Amino acid sequence: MLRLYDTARQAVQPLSTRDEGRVAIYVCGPTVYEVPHLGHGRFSLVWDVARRWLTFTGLDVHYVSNITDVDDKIIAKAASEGVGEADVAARYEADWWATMARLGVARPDDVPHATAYVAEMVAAIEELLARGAAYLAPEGVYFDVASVPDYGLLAHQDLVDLRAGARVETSEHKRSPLDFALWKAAKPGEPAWEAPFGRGRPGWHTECVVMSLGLLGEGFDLHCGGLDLKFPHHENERAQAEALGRPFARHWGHNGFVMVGEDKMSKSLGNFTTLGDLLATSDPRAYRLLVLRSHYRSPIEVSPATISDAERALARLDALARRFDLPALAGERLERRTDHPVGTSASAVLDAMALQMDDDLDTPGAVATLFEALGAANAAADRGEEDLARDLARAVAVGFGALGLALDADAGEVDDVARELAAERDAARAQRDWTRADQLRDELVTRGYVVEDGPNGTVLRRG
RNA sequence: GGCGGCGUGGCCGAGUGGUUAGGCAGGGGCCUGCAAAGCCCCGUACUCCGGUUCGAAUCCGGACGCCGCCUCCA
Repeated sequence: MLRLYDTARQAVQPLSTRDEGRVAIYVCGPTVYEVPHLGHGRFSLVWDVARRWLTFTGLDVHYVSNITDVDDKIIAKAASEGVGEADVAARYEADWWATMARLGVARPDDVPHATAYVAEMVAAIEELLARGAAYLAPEGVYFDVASVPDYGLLAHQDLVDLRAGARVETSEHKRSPLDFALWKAAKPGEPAWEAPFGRGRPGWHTECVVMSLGLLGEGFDLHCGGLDLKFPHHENERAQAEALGRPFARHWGHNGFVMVGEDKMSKSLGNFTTLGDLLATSDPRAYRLLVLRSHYRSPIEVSPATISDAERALARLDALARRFDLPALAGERLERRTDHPVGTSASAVLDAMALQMDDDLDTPGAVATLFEALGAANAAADRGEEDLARDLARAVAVGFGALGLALDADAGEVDDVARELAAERDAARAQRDWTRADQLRDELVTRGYVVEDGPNGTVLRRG
């Protein structure tokens, strides 16, 4: 069973689930007003890996991640472009899924959209008002944080300390600077819905409570997202559920930031790299491998150097895949261990990997284990122990498949001219005409091929 | 001010009170006509200062440096 660091308890804890054999996970998704950057890629990859791992170990995972399609930023973007909010949201949501697909992030089981849950949100806000946990103000409805005794549970701070550092712009109508908007009264030209407490639109923190409880039910297992959502977003979700008297997430997970030099990558600092820019110049698997090679709670730095480092490591994996003709696992399909019967050596590798993964998702350890198996597979093959080699190689493919990283045995398109040149080279080599053979090799390299000598002569692949 | 975290060999990046993380790069060797791929060997690192201990990079205390959260943010 997976043991995972829980933000609320500040300790690694067994992920005890509400229902035997099943795991219900909610991951806070993007607000679709811009193209995604590396930080979005990280949280998507981290929790995609968690989902895959739980599935691999035999659990039935219900994975939900939302799209926030109504928000100040979407409204501002639409206004600046002179288009509708729905157009902006639709465009960036399409970009989001296209990018996720390239990263190999599997589609969630459910993708709730905020605009489709407004009625449920209105009902929740009414209930909060009725329970005295919210109050009306000219600019909308606020949540009264003082109504929740343990407000600050995730931040590990009480109201006094939180207030001491508060930088939030305060409204004269707020009872506390920490009170947050559940409902924002309609302004001219902005999207708005009817509600008993006035026309307007929902606040961000209300969406996720309503949608997570709506799709996963009370007391669902794991709620996760980037570390910057811990406070106030997740705290505020929790507070609302608490005030509604509805059991919320049993477990909280937060991933670390992507760093740029010494700073967190963020929109406000303007130091972000978009995923599109990264994927235009690198193998999409390189970012996944980079993410896997550091612990999910640690900060990571993504640079041309670390990306190319990962690409070279991928080349070794792909070489193994070609040598043993290994299948490309992962992608949209989530692998289960039971679907991949292997021999005793591979089993031992996967068992070792499981111990590491179950220990708070120790992906760096798991990757190290799989690379050791890679070396052992090649060594066994070099010694002529084919069965052992094949079994170990299979462990590598299955192990990385469980992490969502597909090996690529494809040599790429080899055209007829290249095939001809390779045949000529083999003929020259047979005649020990090394000068001619090397000329032909140079020619193939110039044409963009990697040339290797296999047991049956020249082996080509696209470089 | 409060809270959370970090400081590891050329680079990235794990981990454990005493024994090889792993990857990339580099050096040597095997293989090869030469390469490539693959295999074998090699670095003996853990911010600093105290303390605990037979023994600490790993535990405790302190110092220094750095990051994040307490508006929006993955």
